[in-house]
Amino acid sequence: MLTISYIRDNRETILKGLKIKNFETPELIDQIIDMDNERRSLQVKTNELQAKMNRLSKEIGGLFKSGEKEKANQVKEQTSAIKQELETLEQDLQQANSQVTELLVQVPNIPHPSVPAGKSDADNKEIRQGGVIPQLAEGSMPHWELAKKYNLIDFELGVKITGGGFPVFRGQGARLQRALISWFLDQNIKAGYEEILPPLMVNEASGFGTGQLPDKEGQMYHVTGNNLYLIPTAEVPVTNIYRDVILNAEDLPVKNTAYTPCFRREAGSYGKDVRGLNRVHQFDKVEIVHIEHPSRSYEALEEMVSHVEQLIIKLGLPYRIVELCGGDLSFTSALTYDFEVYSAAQDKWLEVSSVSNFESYQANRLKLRFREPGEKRPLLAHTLNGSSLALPRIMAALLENRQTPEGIVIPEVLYPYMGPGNKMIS
RNA sequence: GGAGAGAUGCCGGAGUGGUCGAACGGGGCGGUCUCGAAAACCGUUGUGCUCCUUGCGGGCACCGGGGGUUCGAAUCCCUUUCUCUCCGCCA
Repeated sequence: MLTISYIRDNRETILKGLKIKNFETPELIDQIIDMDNERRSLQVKTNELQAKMNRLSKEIGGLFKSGEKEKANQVKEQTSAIKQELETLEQDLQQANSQVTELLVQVPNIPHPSVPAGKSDADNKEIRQGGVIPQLAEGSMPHWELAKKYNLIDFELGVKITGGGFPVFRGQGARLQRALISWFLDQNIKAGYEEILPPLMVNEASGFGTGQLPDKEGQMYHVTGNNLYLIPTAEVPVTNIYRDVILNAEDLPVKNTAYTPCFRREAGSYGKDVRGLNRVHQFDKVEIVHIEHPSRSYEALEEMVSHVEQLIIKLGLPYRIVELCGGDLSFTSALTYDFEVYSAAQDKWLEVSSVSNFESYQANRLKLRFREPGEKRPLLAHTLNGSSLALPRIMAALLENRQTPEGIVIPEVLYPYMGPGNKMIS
């Protein structure tokens, strides 16, 4: 969330930014500012009274010590009225505080100045394209048919043991999945990321820290018996490692990568797009997370973009990178680049990665800060993350684009992970 | 699952009702000494909110979380989470 002091000092900038994001409720901002003014005046009153109370208590203590019991009791009598007044004041203050936060979490992040205005993904700005769209031979199939033909993924079996959207990978399909995960991780480690294998369930505080709670509660699977949530992305547990942490400036940047399964309820998604691997409830993903100095976070974003781009290039997939317009930008992001790969048999661009700079929006929720030499107080760090990469659609595109009448041709970079003699699935 | 113990500052660890925001030790930072370093010595060392006369200024809050008792709580009571030990179960 945005800091209250930033809102107080930058009302106009914020309203302008929110407009780009199609978040047109200036009343909310003014409501926050009003509420905060009230909160502060309550705080002043409360603090003054508390100070008075502290003085009296000290006085009573001193009187008792020196044996002046009667005098002490006299002072004591004064306190009861103050105490009552304090009680209501403290309650009001507490309420004001939680009201301010309640409003504050409703305000999305402010887009970076470069973010184009727009309503939907149709208004996103294409940055560049790469790779070659393959010409498929006669009789080529979409990935769900290929998966069946070569016994790589069994969607019906997943329905039996769990439900729709929980595919079962098997044989060379499972092997290819594992190969991709290992290769992604190895590439990330080579690029300086520390590998993390985090818990797959998180508590409420973590869900709040990265912004899934309270707004997107319905997107996560909730384990009610223990009040835990299945992670929708590794971003949640990994970023929360740094919740309530004050780093030293020389610790920055922090670069973490993690492979995890991801669980998403995808409530409200029906229809054509859910076919095969296009949208599932459980999927594998390798994630990269940066914690950066504010002055460097946009360089880091570019760095992450070219890293992810290299992965896609090495897999030989046709791709494009788009900068999300204001309307398509997520609640917490200031700037996001989406990566899409072209899946030839479906004749469709599939999103496989989303790389975002959250600036200090998450960090403020997380209380993730760093000590800047010469600064009296710790400053909020910037957080960024991206997929490198989301497996299902990569798998879909690989199967579809690399199919031949003889079988599916494995990308060369995966040979070492596929075992000897496995240059093709047939 | 049963029984018990505990949670204090960057770390260790004291503190069982009144100058305790917190002893002591370690670490960090600054300094003295030194050609330099070590040692020794001296000083300093949390976070948040807030006010104004924006000052090496003041107030308030914070000793796992929440609530209570009291003029006054790190200290007493309740509750919750977590950690540790023993027993049971178990990959």
